[in-house]
Amino acid sequence: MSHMPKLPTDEQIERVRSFNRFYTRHIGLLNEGLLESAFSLTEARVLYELAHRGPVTAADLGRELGLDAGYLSRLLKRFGAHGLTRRTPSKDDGRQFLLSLTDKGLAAFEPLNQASAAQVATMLSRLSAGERERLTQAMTTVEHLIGDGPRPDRPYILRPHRPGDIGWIAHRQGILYAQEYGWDETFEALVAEIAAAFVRNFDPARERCWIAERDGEIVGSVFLVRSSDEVAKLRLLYVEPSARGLGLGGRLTEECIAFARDRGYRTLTLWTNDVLVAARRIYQAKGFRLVKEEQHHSFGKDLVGQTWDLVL
Amino acid sequence: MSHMPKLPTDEQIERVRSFNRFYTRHIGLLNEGLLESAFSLTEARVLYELAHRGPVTAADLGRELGLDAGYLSRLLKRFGAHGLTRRTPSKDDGRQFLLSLTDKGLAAFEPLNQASAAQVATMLSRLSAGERERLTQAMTTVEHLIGDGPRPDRPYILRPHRPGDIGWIAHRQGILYAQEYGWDETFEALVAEIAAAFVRNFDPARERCWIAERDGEIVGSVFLVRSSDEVAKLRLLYVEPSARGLGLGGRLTEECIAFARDRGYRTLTLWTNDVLVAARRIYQAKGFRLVKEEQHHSFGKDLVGQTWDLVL
DNA sequence: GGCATATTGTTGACTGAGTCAACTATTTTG
DNA sequence: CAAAATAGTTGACTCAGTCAACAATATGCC
Repeated sequence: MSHMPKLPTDEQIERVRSFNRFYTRHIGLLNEGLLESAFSLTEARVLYELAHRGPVTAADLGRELGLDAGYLSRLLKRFGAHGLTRRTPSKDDGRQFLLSLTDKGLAAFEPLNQASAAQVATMLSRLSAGERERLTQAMTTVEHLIGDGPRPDRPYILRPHRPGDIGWIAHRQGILYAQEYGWDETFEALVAEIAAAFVRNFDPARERCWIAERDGEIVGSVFLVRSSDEVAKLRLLYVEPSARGLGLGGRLTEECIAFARDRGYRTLTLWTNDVLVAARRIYQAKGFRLVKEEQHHSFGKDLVGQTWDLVL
Repeated sequence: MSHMPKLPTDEQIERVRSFNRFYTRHIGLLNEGLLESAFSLTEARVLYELAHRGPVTAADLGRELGLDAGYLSRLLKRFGAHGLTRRTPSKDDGRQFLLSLTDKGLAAFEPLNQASAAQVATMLSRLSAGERERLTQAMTTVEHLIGDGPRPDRPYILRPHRPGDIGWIAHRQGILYAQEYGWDETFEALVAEIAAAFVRNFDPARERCWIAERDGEIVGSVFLVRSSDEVAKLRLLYVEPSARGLGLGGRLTEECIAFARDRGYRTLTLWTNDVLVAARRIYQAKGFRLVKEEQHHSFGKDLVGQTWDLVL
């Protein structure tokens, strides 16, 4: 199984281009909706940024919105002349001015903002609740994947499980391990069984699931299940590739340890495979000790299973 | 459980607007990439349409791309003067002209087309294979949900299962039945178990799964499993709301019946619940007979389970 | 058939949006 | 401290699109 990134297929490229054409057109339609307002699309974008990002310099604004400095300069002069914006010289840098909206500017922006929100609301109201959920989810995914990596200002949150989660987790782990390690679909089946058993026998007092979510997108999860009164088991730890490097795996493991301690378990145990190097590092760092290893043939591969224990 | 569509939440509206801002910026960046070419973005869009949609009238072109008729007229005149396009009077309508690219026009378009594809390929090559898959998938979802309904020229295809499918099916059914009927997460667990058992014990000679896919998006599925040498069982039939009304449910059922007959089963049986009216209609239409009903409490609801049989 | 109305495509006059290069004032870097 | 980079401004320009008016043709309706 190669880890080399393969070239994008022509079909994928065509799919993305088709989407670009589609959305170019869609944005064109959105702009028409704002036509009756006193502001152009670009002016509206500038007002939006000023309203939401507080004092910024003109250069930042231009970079953020991809605008020409000269064009922006004139636009801002116009805003200033109409009393919509205020500029205060920067203390740090004698060349810069900090821009912000005046009350009048805010008042001018508000109807625009409302109209834009109303327009989006109209579009959304044609969809069912579930479709809306999928739409925003899909948009988030596109934004994450196209945008330049996870921006620091979007932290993940941990929440308990709800309908749809366990299927999603099986789906993602099934695809992920098939891609990264060439495991076959029986691995996905195993994940589905474990997660289903968790839901079916769920004992809230002694068990828990943590779903890590970033911008509505699931980026990781872990399950803690009761094995006996004394022993708890950590299962199905996983972190999305897009969220790796944030310490999320460690965080999820810590949550499990803290919960297990709190509920009076004496041992926390887990089963993993030696090929999962990143996971092993996390367990070691949190104090787990390798207690057993055995060869097995699963998921279409010869693997070495490992049991790790932590005395609480 | 209400079926009334609820209003979109502020959070959803904000998510969509944020995506619109993001993609406006993204498209702006794409355009800059084409700056060195001899054509503007609009010209490139027109060329693209001409190259891919064959002969069209100017009015159609304008509608498709959202362009002003006057502007388009001049643009086309320019193309004609440079020998890029050909216009032949329409036979049906004396006012219209059919536009198409000349060889020279095609030759002029090709490098543009290549550059655009290369630009997208560069962006995609930064992603892993799985991320690319998710990206195109998410774009498809956005396009379906925002676009005006499923266009007739995008048929579904049926394919066998592969890694990621059974988790996805549990995920979607879990969410769908929670929304539509208020069933709790134990239903999703049941789906996951059934699908997992299918994968684990899969006998290709006597069992099969059909996944209906449209533009790379799963829109329905069904499983046929061996119950005994004589009896096959149809399980987990489901159709996405966005694909309802295409007769997909009926088609999937027919596939099961045909396969069961072919493999020498004598009876095809299935279990469902009386609240699932749409499914019942399909089973009745295909000749299934209700053979048993029983009350049960599952998925957090009081339900009436039904067993339907079809003699093959 | 005939008239009102709509549609296709064209043109002139115009504006809005953005580009480009040159410039000053300031800050950063080697 | 000199050279290079950055923030912001301005003049001259182009490109993209709008608007209104118009001729030619097509469609609906009595």
